[in-house]
Amino acid sequence: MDRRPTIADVAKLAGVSRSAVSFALNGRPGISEDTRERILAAARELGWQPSRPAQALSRGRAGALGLVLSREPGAIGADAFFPAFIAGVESVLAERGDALVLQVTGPGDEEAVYRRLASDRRVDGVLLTDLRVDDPRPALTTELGLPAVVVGDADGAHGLCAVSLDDRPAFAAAVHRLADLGHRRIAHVAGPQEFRHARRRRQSWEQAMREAGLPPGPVLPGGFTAAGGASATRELLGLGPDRPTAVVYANDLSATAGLAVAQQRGLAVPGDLSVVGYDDTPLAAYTHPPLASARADAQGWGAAAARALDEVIDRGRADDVELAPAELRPRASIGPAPA
Amino acid sequence: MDRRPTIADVAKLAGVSRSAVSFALNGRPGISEDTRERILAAARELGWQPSRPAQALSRGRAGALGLVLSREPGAIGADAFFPAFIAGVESVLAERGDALVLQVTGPGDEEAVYRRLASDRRVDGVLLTDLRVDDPRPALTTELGLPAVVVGDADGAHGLCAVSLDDRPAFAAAVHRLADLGHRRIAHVAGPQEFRHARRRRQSWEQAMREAGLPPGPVLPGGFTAAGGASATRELLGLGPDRPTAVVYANDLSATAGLAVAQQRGLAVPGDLSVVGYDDTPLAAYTHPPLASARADAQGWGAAAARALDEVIDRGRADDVELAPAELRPRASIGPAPA
DNA sequence: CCTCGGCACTAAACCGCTTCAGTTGCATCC
DNA sequence: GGATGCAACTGAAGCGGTTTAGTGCCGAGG
Repeated sequence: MDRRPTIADVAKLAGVSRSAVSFALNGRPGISEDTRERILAAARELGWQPSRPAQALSRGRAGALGLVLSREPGAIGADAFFPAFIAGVESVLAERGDALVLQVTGPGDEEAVYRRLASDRRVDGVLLTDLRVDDPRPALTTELGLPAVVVGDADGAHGLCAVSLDDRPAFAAAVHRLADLGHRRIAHVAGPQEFRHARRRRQSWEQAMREAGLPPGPVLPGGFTAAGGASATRELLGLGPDRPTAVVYANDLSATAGLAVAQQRGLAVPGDLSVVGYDDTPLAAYTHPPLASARADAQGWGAAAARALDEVIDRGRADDVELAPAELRPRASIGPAPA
Repeated sequence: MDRRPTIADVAKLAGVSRSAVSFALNGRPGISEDTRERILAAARELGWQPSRPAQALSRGRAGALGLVLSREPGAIGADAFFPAFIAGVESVLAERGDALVLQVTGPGDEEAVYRRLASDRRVDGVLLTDLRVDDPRPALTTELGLPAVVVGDADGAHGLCAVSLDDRPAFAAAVHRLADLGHRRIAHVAGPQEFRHARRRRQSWEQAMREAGLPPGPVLPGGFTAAGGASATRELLGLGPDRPTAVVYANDLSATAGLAVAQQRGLAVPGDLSVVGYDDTPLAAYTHPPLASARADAQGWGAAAARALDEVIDRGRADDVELAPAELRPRASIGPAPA
């Protein structure tokens, strides 16, 4: 008995037909309560679970969602967002025993990956993250008839359902707080501007600056990386007497690196320079000084995205979802502007 | 024409039987070069790809590997290892168009997840990571007939193929370097000792201490977390005049938090305290001071594990793999012992 | 008493691919 | 010139489920 049990074994053991087993398993009517229990008992006894490939084939439904990560292999570990996001997706899928299929790819063959995913029938839909400006993927998935949901705001979603989370309140809170503390020159170290979320964070910062009646300070590219954050900070600190007294970074990684650069230069944080990150990584509360940051519920985001995608798959469409906005976690890296 | 093309459509277009298409696709003999090309052209024209569920069903092979992450949802983002590891796994799978199926679960229902995975037929094998002491999973997968590979050393692998990476050289290098710099009291902030890799890192540190002729200093639990690293460090620094002059942490997260605690106390790093991490996270080179750490090739590890698991699936077994050991990246957080 | 409807269940087709056992046509060999 | 062999292909069964179209039985209604 090397072979795993099939539905036929269960049927034989329970003394019914294969279809009866299928009906019982899927809670269909037309099976008496007695029989249903006998069948389920038989299944339990044999340790039988329906074969997913077989189910997928006959139902025309893979029972899996796809997530394509297209990043440089090196940068892949830098992001605390994805693990939490994925955990959220899983929390929804796990209920139904569905799975998440992950594909990691370079930016180059992204399109091919989606095409394969679409004709492969391995997933029922995909989550689109890290949307870029002029991202071809929304149109592509539509063309391919592959259900998709955009993780991020509706701009550029091309009519797809978008599950978004507003980061403006967090940037507004940070900038206003800094303004209240007397800062007038507040810089931004931005993420790669080909990404919509990076661009949006930058815009959120700009808008907050305008609201606070401050001239938008210098914006430097930080690439979401530690190296980028460090070199942007070096440049900012080299600006002379008019250098910014506060920097709002696009993420914690570049912010933490910036923090270190400032300290390496002998500057006190927040005495000489205030610093704000974004993401509220596990480390943020434990840097020296603790890094003010913004907390977005990545896990909730994943769960919401998975639910939305489910709905798109089932009903063809779903309403956009707006999650609770990111919240500023003020910490000691923010202080009064230097005199 | 809403329906996606099937092998029958390709066969019709190419004017051959369905089996011919299958043969051509899978590079089997018995199809002339001409016909093969005609078939492939037809497939290309229709944009046809074989349905994975159908292939899986008839081949009895899912064409997917499973990875179960059982972590607290909160801790999930803290680890830079997994994203890189997963990228490595993918690099192997992508060649064949195979996929990685991810399951995230709490430690509680781990066993159920593996049981389901085994009878589900959704994956052909699983990668076992984060092995614990007395981990039930190796025995469980063996019992279930689910091919598996242990990511980590062979201890506790229960006869399964293990893909390991020696961290001893890195700890030895760190401790010896510290010893050479005059440090005599070197502490260790350990990871959760129920994990074999955490335990092993601790042992590596101990062994290195013995080799250096030093009495193993205090060992405190750091839980691989920032909070744990911070509180362990606070405790170490409270030990009075005999407090350690150097701390070797089990990972970068706790080390970075420890660094911050020391600085918060007004201690200079490395002037008053030397600090070493492990993992060489993207941030390590950009902290203040840059954090000495040990670099393990997580991506290569993932790739090797995937290849080993493939072999186990195909041939029933595979030889253990020993990867290039982790290497110390000495950085400015290490310095001469205080006078 | 006969028919009718509905419940509980079965038989068989079907999902899309792989694969094994043939079948055909053609060159080869004695 | 008939057996032999081989390359190139076809037909049909099978993978393990789901689903549709029945079938048999029983109680109710006229």
